[in-house]
Amino acid sequence: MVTQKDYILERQAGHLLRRAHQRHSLIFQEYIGDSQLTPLQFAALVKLRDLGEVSQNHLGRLTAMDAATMQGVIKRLAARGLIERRPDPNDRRRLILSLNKEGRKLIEFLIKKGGAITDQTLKPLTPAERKIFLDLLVKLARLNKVSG
Amino acid sequence: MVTQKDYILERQAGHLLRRAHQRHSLIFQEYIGDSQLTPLQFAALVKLRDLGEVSQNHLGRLTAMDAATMQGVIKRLAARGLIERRPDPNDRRRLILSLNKEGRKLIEFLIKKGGAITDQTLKPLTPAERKIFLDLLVKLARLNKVSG
DNA sequence: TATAGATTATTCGTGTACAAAAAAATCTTT
DNA sequence: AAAGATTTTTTTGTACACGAATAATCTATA
Repeated sequence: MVTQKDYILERQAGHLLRRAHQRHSLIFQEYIGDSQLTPLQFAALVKLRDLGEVSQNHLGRLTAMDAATMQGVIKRLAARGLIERRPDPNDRRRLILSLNKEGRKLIEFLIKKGGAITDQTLKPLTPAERKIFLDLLVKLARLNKVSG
Repeated sequence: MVTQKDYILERQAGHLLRRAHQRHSLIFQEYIGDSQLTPLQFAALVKLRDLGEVSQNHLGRLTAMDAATMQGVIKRLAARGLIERRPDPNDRRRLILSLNKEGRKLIEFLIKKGGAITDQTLKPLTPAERKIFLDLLVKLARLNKVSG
């Protein structure tokens, strides 16, 4: 044989994860209906809806965004007038975030489409396969850090 | 009940795909050993190794990058002196890409680590689960566009 | 063969993604 | 109480990611 080509890009987990995520992003954008709102902004709004008030860093940990990314996401949500930011009186390093009326209204409206987005993302699978896939994906999404 | 909270971010396919991909990126970075080389650059080099010569847009389709992203990736690979670019004499819109000696040497060296990266990415799963997961992921990565 | 339509590559603008570093506030330890 | 370490946020720099616009080229067909 001329060259060994037993490394097939199309069978690597990372490449496939990237493409599956890519496909999901397209579906999100199509189904969410709000061309301004991104998946990360949506995730931040959902968590703020669930928790009421959270510090910026804490929200970042809950939504798997690092501090710099969170900073940008929050800045844009605030610029759009969806969230409030106020310093924590008990720890003045912290910035406490919460939804305002506008933000609450928007996320309650948009979250109804969340189920359809996940359904459409998993549509190539049978119901049984969907459950299996999600269970396995949960294991692969856990950030069990290698060292530390 | 006060509020309906049946939408759990942590159970949505998109959020999980993003986090699994995130975890894979960390593993890639740790295992590849070359702090300059990114997953997309690696993918481009692998495909160039497999095919010899390809146009820039075609390489983008093969690696699931749009034209603008491809442009940036190729620019950086060329700046690092790993690939050659020449216009296609048969179609002067096209830019034909290929590895040079340096690029061939690098990818042949790095590709040996590719298997370990996929292994480590799938490590939370049993061997049987890995096969199932990859099979399902292939289905979800396919860009069967909704309309068109 | 003229021209409308498609393709290729580039550029611009916005939004993740994260490392690294800086600045302010807080906590720990002695 | 002060030094030293840690935490929170912000900023900077690089690299995806993709829509949209543009220029050059090619193709198909009227």
